[in-house]
Amino acid sequence: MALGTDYELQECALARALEVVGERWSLLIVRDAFYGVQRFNDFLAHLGIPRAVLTSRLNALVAAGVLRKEPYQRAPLRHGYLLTGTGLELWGPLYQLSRWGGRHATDGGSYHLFAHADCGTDLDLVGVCPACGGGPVPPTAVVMRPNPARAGSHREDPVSRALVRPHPLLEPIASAASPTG
Amino acid sequence: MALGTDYELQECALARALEVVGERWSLLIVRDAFYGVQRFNDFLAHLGIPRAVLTSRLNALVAAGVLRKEPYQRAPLRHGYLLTGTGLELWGPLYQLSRWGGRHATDGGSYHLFAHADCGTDLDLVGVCPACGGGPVPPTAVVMRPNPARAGSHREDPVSRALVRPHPLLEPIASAASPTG
DNA sequence: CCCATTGGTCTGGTGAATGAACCTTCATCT
DNA sequence: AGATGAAGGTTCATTCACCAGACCAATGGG
Repeated sequence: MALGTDYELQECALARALEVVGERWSLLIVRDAFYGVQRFNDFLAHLGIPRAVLTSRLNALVAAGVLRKEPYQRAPLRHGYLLTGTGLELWGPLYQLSRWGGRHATDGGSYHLFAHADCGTDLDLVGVCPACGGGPVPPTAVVMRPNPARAGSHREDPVSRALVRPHPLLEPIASAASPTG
Repeated sequence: MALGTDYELQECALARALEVVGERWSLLIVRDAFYGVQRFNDFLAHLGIPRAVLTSRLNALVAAGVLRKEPYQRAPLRHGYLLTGTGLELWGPLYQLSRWGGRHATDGGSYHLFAHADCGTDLDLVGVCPACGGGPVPPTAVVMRPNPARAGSHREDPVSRALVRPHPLLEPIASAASPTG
């Protein structure tokens, strides 16, 4: 990572992880990727991040093996950014940190709720389905929806508009999805 | 948080969490607090962080309710920084992110291993004791030790020296512990 | 009195984040 | 053909946070 963004001295796996996803915006980009955001302009509009920073972060995440570039059209060549296997394994930490934020850093609780797609039951604190048991539910089997206890989103970007209704994680969203309006 | 360190637009609990623990060094400070580091100078030496930044981060974490100041002597008044209940609940996300780093961002695997104090069994990926089952093991019942598959630490600060042997999480470390040499 | 310990604050320099403007490729409209 | 617009960037000046190191304050010990 660039100067000032690493933790050389730290002999600790957490420091290594933060060198990959600990920079400003990085984890929010990964979160959006779980939401199904794939295209540069969708990340841009949904995150409100400077273009140059988004370019830099996406390249870094690709270099780190968290995201990969996947062409979705040629002429002109365009590609989306998708989670790799390594990236998908960030679901656990990301979900838990989100839940922590909902409990302790948010007025009015979480903005979104996450349920097991197979049975519709909301996940517990560590991402396990209380009805089905077993290990943590993989992100491919999770459906997110807005928390009805909160007022709806006031935002007008394509991603925010798509997320007002239930949405399976990793399913392509916004520009990449059907352009119904 | 200071200008440029928040994510106002994001209607997302993860963004709220990152406004609290997403700045550079913040999560490493919390990690050290789990290790039992309590004193300013111990954080300073173990993290290799600029003093002004450490002051700023500790104050922010206290203001956010993640840490609290606890006097340990008067004349001159001195206090340590301890995890609050809110801070203790960061154990889950922190442990999972650390495990992810050990698997995907570290050559040679994790630097430390974490076991259930009651039975000595290493925790699984989500922080549950495979032998005892049930929910995630609380940090008060976790013992950390260096990973024997790795060369020992080359560092000479008091915290690093203390962590070469098994150590229960949250037990005061370094200057605050017995000054045995 | 001088010095060490602890926990800071202050200052100047540097690199990163920011917002806005600009660029390139190609498809489509007229 | 030329204008227009979408997608995905790059370049630039400014601002801000991070950094290292010097300095400061309260107290206790030799």
